[in-house]
Amino acid sequence: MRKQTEPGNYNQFCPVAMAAEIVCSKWTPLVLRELLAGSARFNDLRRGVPKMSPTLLSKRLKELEQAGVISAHKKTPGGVAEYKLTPAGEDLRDTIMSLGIWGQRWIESSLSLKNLDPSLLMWDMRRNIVPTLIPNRKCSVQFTYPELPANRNTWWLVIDGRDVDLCSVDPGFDVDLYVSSTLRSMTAVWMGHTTLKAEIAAGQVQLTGDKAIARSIHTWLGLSPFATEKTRLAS
Amino acid sequence: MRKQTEPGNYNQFCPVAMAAEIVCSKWTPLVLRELLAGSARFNDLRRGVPKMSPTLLSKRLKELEQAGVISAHKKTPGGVAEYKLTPAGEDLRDTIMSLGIWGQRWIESSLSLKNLDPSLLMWDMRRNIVPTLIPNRKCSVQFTYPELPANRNTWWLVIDGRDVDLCSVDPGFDVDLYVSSTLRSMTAVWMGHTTLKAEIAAGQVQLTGDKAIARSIHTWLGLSPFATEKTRLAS
DNA sequence: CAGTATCCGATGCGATACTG
DNA sequence: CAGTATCGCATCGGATACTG
Repeated sequence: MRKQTEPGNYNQFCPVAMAAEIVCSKWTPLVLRELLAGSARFNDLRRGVPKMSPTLLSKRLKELEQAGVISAHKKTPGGVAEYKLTPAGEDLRDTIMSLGIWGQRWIESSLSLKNLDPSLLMWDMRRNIVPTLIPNRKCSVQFTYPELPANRNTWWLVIDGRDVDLCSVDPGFDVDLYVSSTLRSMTAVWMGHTTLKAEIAAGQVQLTGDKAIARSIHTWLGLSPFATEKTRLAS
Repeated sequence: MRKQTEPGNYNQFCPVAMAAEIVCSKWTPLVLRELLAGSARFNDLRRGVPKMSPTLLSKRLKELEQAGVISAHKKTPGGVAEYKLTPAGEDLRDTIMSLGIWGQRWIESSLSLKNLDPSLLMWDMRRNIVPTLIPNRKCSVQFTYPELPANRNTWWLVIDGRDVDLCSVDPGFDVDLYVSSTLRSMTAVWMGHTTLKAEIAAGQVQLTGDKAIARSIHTWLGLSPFATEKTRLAS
């Protein structure tokens, strides 16, 4: 017997219902966020949604392709798929941004800061580094979160021209700038809940190494796309 | 033992993730749509999401209240609750609209029109009637969908001043205008995929009764909030 | 690296019935 | 009318291991 109501289907003609079936299934807004941010390959997407199982990510990508939101393009047969947003997918940018802006405005920062994740933070930060604003064309910045277990508390950003690489194991380059911080403070800075300057003054963030790179960090260390949106919560 | 990952929780600090937890659980976008459209009472909300079980609606309303999106207000103790959007909830209007606009732009109308529901259509239409544009201050309009089973194929809109009532059983008033249509055509008109004029010309919609009311129907019969948004699908 | 296959458990949700 | 209580199933999705 055929099922009457397919799961996840609202069976309403209203465009909100039709769109929600595609956009609002579990994890999908986050996958879309990652696609909109520019990730195109499977494991890049995974880094943006690390708690999602690969099985489910695979399923969601197929669904989004089926819905016409993305297209999976293989350069060579049997090669690696690149997931690109179609025009319809690109047109979801405002919708997803609207969701994030609302979250930034109305959700207590203390709630967000319960969900700390250094690798996710570093992955997000990597994407917004502005290499052209760093005094050196090539340089290496080491981030350390001393309170975390030793095997997961250090990351390196390796900048070379326009490229920014994130490493979780020491790539071996000379480090130009050392950043040491509590994870909570660095996350709060990234989200725009506080400023680097304030956290440095409070002793929550320390910079050591190249003075020029350190001095300009507030220019080249990009923040979250939502960082400029002010909270509307009564404080 | 406490569960590590609460269901529906992404545990990501990103505002998109935090917002999606609140806004994108199952049925929630539709409940919000109904609240934004002005429904405030439990059974009015149910009419907008008829396929949702009352248990789940009740649960969602509590969650939305907990999240600060709505407030449940009882005029008298033990009386009827009115669910009102808070400022945070009202601020979701653009987000939900954005979702609907995207759906209207990018989802095949043939897909939406697989999900016909006369009571939902009438409920939506009722809300957008513009009484002041009807020649008579008081009048009654009967809608019939002849292809449907006899016990569910007729509705009455009873207009009295600023009030518009929807009845699924004959309220007994003299009918000023009779509208007879296929359900598909009337839904397509409501959604803006075609026009009343075209459907009348094609014999899909018939109007009989008061000439003045019939002539002005395209003014007082409001359409879906998304009807003016043009499709972006290649046709 | 880029996914897929399989398994299984939790839980979300629907159906129904009930109460103030 | 406005919900709540209970039940049981389906399904969703997590974990793990595997393959080209």
